[in-house]
Amino acid sequence: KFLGTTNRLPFVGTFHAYCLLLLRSNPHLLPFAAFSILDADDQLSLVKKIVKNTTAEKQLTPSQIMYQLSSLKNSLYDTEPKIDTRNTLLIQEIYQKYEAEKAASHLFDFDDLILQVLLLFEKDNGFQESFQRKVRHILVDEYQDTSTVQHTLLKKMALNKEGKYILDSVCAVGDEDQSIYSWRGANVTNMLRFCKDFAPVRTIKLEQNYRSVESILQAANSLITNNKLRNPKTLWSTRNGNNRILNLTCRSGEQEAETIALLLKTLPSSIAKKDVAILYRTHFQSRSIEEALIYHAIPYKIIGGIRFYERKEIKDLLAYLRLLVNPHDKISFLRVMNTPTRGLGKKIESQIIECWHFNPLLDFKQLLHFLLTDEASDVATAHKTGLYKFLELFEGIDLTTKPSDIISTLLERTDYLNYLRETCDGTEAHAKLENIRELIRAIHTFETNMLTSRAALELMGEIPLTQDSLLESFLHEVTLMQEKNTGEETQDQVNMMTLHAAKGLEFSVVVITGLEEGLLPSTKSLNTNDELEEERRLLYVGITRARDYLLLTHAHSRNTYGQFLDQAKSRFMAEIDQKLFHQADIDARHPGMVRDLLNNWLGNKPIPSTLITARTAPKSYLPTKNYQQKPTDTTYSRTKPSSTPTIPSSRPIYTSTPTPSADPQPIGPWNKNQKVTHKKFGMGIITEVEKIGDNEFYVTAIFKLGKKKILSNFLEQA
DNA sequence: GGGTGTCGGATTTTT
DNA sequence: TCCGACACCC
Repeated sequence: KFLGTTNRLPFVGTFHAYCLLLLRSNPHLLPFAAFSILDADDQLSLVKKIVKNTTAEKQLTPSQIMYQLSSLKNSLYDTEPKIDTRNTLLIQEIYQKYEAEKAASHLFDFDDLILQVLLLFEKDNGFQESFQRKVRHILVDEYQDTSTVQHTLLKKMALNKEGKYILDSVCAVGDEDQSIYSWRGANVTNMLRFCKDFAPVRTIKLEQNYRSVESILQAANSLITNNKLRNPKTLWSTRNGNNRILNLTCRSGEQEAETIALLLKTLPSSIAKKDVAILYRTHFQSRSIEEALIYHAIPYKIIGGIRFYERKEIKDLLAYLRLLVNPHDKISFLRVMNTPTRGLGKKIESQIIECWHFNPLLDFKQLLHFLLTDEASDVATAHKTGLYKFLELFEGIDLTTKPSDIISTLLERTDYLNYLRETCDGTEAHAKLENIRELIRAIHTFETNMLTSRAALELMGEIPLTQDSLLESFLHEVTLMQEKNTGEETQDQVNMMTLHAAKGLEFSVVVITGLEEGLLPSTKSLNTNDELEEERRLLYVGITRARDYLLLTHAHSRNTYGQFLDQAKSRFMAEIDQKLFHQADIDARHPGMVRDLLNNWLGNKPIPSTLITARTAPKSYLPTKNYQQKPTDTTYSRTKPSSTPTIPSSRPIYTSTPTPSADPQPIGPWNKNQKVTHKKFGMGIITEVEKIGDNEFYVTAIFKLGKKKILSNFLEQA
């Protein structure tokens, strides 16, 4: 309604993305017009460099320092700054150096994107007035996860110099029970401060939930009432449904993964795989699940994880591009100076760093020319050759060159692909080459789309068209890019992600894994009650993602750091109203029985008590060290819940006799269930072996891409 | 300067 | 268990 018939499209994006846009459209107001963005990886290496040979080196890890630097920065606008007296002086000192280094290299980190815009508003240059002339409505979603700096920024955007509210509307949507980002500076009290700072504010409580079935909401409600620091609120829904929550106790992480795969195979046809999410607390938990899904040839999609631009080979190439845009960028220069190797090692590196320290205003080309021509600086002849080689890479390339031409020229001149082939083994090099191809594709797509998106930018009206070169725009975009868009949306894939990444999404079926002490709640959260409550909220977020079915799993023991550790059931399981869910210990259950259990659950049929009550494990099913799960497809016929006649709950519905998993019969050097690797397909698991000659076999194995029948010559034992 | 071997930390969560 | 950092040697 606010938009009316206007053709001016609103900006939609994160605080960071919007601030970046504002910075890019006002380069004349910045300390340096061309800047690059420091990502987490660069930040870490910068901190490492600063901390080197100081007292801080042994006291704190670089990531601890990073965390403290960020908190320090984000607390600049706190009304009551929290002071960590232990390291304040030390951290302050590192902070100064860190900021100085960044400024010298013309770099902004993520926090700077917001802070720099805040500075624009604070400087009395008419920036605020012109902003408020153009932007009249602001809506912020997930307000509970905004930081103090972001809240302050919103005030600058919505209030005039006298602190008077001046826009047409400011709206914030938030749920304190879903605040899960306090560790990166989010401040729930912003919700209250919003009401105070923009008073009078009209508050609308939204307690009716249109997503989940009532019993799932009740489970979420019963859990979250255990948090003390909240305003009571009770979600309700008109959607009914019983027997929607199941809690399974598994023997191991492997059985947990296997059970999830079974669930996906048991899914009624009315539920698509893409409407199922597997959630976990930390990324490392995804590995065992992935293996099971690969084994059962179930397509999946991991959301989050290692981002595309964080890969080494991509970062290397981007660093070359960044040097072109921002020749002051020391981090990028040092990254690529000797990548691929050109005889420029530690010695010359320290010479360069020192020289740069005394000539901070020079960019990398000027600096190298200075070093090469200056009589006083004694540069070894071999180094001179290397430096000339390095400088030659950039000859004839500038910001007017098309990005796609730049990247192909650089790839050719650096011989980067051969460097990869020489330094990595086959499969690794292949994957990296694929990534580079993807990068090239991305640059091409970007180039062709740029005109369109620039036009869209213009339509937004309030942002003057940036004068950035194509390359500059691409690099800025790529750093904030959420993840690689594979473009394979057509495939019906299961979603896998961390609980954090699940916020704001919804699925018909949600599986939350690893409900164990130390995992959820995480060991690192057990120090304070605040942190524990955040873990509880995290589970609350996970539960409320589910529309129809919720499966909660945990394992008796889990492989951590290559060791099997006993795991206790999460305390949160005891906090959920026990009437709302079924609980079953499947430790000793054969996959067939688990399948039947899941089948009944999803089919909304009563689960036979024989399946629910825990019982002593028969000897043959007791966990053994080398336990290998057999594929169950061949042993059990699948029963679709919809087509199966109702079976009286008094007797077990499984008819086939469980076969204890025996060791597979060895067939030559290749055996069933054996792990193998293939140059192209990666890791796989053998399902069938066929002898065709004395030393030749046809091997059928399941890879990430699916089942393949391959001559054994192309395989290696993993 | 670059290759090889040893040791110790890693697993919160993300813009 | 696996990977990166660092030390040592050629």
